Amino acid sequence: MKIGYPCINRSIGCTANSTFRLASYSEERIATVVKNNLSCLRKILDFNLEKGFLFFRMSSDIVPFASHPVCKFKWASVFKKELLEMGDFIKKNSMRISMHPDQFVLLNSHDKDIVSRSVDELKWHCRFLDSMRLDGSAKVQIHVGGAYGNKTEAIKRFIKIYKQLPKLISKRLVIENDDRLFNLSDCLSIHEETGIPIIFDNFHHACNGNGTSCSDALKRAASTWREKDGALMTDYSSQEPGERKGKHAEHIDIKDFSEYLRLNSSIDFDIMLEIKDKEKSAAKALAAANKKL
DNA sequence: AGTTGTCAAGCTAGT
DNA sequence: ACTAGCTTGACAACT
Repeated sequence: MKIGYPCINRSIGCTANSTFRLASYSEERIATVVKNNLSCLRKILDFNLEKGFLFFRMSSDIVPFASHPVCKFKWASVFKKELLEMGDFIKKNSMRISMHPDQFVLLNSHDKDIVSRSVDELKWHCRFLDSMRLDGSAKVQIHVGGAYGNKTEAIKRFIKIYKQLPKLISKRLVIENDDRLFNLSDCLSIHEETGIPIIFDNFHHACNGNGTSCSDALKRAASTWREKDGALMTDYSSQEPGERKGKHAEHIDIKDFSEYLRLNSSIDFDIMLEIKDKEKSAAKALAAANKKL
């Protein structure tokens, strides 16, 4: 089991997701920003190795505007050496990597331009992971998309587009159960048709799982991951006490987390902690997990 | 130096 | 009709 946190490290004093305004785009600007982002990413991975966090989500802002028409910057060739070195480090230390393109990626949109932009966005994410020579266990996660008033049709469109995706994307793409629209059973029906692995989010399942058990859901999600996909990836978060339903917690509740581990100890899975205080909660979670072993 | 409105992209649900 | 929220943070223009 590998444990980690997404995108941002609050301890080491640099960010790997620095960006800028589109209006101030220039080749010089993007070259500088990507260089700094990669250098910080490397520092974060060093930090993570030292602390034992072997799972990390790389920010989509690491190459700002990567899929925007304005961007002609050849990041993969300019930073080839750095990227390969990063990949070697990741592989040598058996780290797990994921990326999570944002809400604008909608493969099931009615609008073909939105679909086309979404595919472009997925492409660069996959190329980024390819540039580090990471295998198919490094994943790019998205949600199914919008419902557009008819979930059945929305699911059909997702399946249709998925089947047309290039191998570059399909070997990395996974779908996550969301908290309002497409729950685990929707994702499973897409999996049936496509073979796409399902990343399991316990909090979304609690919000939108028809009251079905978390452990059973986790097992079903795990069954969608093939050997080449690696272990089941999961997102873990919990409700911020006293706040709106669905709001992520600021700090991990280690008692709940330990219980979650105990209930699911029969499955091997990796955990991305979507908790606002990032590596602080990850350290507590890792300590709890190590105590179990 | 500190404050704050705004940032490429879209959808849903709640007001 | 409008906007918070989504992995949210941080850029950049303004005091």
